Amino acid sequence: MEAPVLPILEFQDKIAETVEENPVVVIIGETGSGKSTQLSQILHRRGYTRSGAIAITQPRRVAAVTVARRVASELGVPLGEEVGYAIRFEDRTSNRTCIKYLTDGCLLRESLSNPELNQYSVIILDEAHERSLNTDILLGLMKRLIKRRSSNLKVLITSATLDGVKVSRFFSGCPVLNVPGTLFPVEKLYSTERPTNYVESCLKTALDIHVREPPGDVLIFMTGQDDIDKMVSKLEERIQNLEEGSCIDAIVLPLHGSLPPEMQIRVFSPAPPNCRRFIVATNIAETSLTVDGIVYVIDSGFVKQRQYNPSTGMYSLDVVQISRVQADQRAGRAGRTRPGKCYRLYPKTIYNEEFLDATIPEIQRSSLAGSVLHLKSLSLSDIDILKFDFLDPPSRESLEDALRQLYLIDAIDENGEITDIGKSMAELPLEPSLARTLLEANELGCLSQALTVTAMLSAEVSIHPTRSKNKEKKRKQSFSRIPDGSGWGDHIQLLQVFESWHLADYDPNWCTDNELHVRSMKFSKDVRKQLSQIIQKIAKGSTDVEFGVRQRKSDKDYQKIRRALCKGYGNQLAERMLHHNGYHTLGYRSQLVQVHPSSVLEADEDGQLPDYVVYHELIYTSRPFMRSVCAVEMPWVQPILKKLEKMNIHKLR
DNA sequence: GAGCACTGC
Repeated sequence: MEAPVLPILEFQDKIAETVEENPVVVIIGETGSGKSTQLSQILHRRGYTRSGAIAITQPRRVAAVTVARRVASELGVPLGEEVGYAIRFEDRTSNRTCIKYLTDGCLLRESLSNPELNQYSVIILDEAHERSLNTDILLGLMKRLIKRRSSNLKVLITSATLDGVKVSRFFSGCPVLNVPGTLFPVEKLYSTERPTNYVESCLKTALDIHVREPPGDVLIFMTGQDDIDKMVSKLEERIQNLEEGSCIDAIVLPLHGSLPPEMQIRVFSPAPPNCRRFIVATNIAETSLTVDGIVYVIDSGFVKQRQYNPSTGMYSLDVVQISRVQADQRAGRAGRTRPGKCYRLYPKTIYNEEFLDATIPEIQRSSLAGSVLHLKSLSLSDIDILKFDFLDPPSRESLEDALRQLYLIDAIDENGEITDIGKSMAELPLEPSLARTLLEANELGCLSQALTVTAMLSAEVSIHPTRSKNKEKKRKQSFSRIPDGSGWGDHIQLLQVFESWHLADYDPNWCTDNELHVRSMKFSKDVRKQLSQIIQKIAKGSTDVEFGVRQRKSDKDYQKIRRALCKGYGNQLAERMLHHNGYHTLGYRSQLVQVHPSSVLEADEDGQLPDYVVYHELIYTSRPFMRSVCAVEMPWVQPILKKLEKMNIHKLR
């Protein structure tokens, strides 16, 4: 079948000319413009691959793979030769590769060993309007690079209509090219007021569409799993109650991230004849997954967003209003196959006056310890981290928070200079506290255990509370099959769980039997392997990454690994308060917190929790909680408190 | 005694 002519091809001369004359060009490519597959080919045809390769970044792994596959087939070459891709755990490139798709995280990692990115003649930051943390860091690095690199680097940035000018201004007024897309028009219908109950309002709108509108699938954007489940069952019930033969059949499908893959795939099979599909989805359907056949969109106007507060060190997950960019992206989902309609459950004045232009970029909503460490390790001597040129700078508070954290775990010294430890930490694809734990564990001789714990934590393996708490456990020990951390806490439990899986020969059924997600367990195994390889390369002296399950028998109290964790989480310590089981965090901003009820940390005979713990994260839900905690000992904590006293933020940049 | 949107190295 002949592929339709993509709009972007009509502009290829203009694009090539502009790139020739300018180091940086912003491309505003609407959905369906073909920018992701064509920009690289246009520049390839114009000879840009003679002096180096073309890198095209994507914020998501699947996108990098599918787009690379597509381009290879369009050029009629086998994937991995001239056209390839690189994502974590998978490098399908060769020395002949001249068009390389990769995740933004991968390009950032390449910049560690090659800060000038000399192998590339062109770097295209695709989907930059999504403003992922990694893309934002890359934008800042690109701005430096075009000034510094002696060879003729070309940078292209694709953006959305609403912030193209902003990106251009960031790159000293570089040209902005518009490439139209192939979307059909979408009619926007606003509510006259904000509904008091948006689940009910979604439900009513969905039924109205079903009864009144011609066939076509409906996509409903909601905030989370709970609301989706509620909506699905209510909608099914109401449709059943409709008069027989009054309208076509309907099926209702949920769609969110924690759904098992086989359930997610269901949305990709088209509706049977004479049947309308209702897809009730989270944000996942906004950019990550594209559902075909959608003609109607119902937009609640809300999204659930994780945010980091640098003044408390705490994360929270809040329901917030979407931005105009997001609202337009959601509406666009109705116009992929024919003209569609978008029902916005908010008045037009709210869209115009209350919604932000664009979503607050991730860089302003995350802890920046990892990113700051990365920038420090590029050892570009002129970098003052507080003056680094970001498209949207994070707050000073957030950067200072990152510097303090890095200092407390020995990644930078009291003058803000990166240390040898810090350099090694940056090599590890882990958040700084886990990287520090791993290095310390290698010194203490418990590397294998630390590899397991850090891999399990970075794969976010969640363990369901299967019985085994206090009373039941005392009644019958053999009842609980899943390890419980021996009272030391959640890190040790993760370690024991992985070791049990190892002893079960990594049988996937073992995971299912114990209510563990096979996907995340496998992921943690891959991470562990990757970490072992990296640490064997960077660590001097002996490294023992092999399992020592038997040898560990003498180490019943997990002294060494807990000690390593205490060092790594030097910035995430808490001390129990007298006479009760509340804690206050130890640091430059003390917070009152509690152990999350999901924790397996155990109290002693007197009902007292350990005096000192480290925590993986602070999360504010109904109250401030420490999630994933591990018991540590006072003597290990003392030196960190000493360091805290000495800290002077004014010297730390 | 609580409950989690989505990505990525």
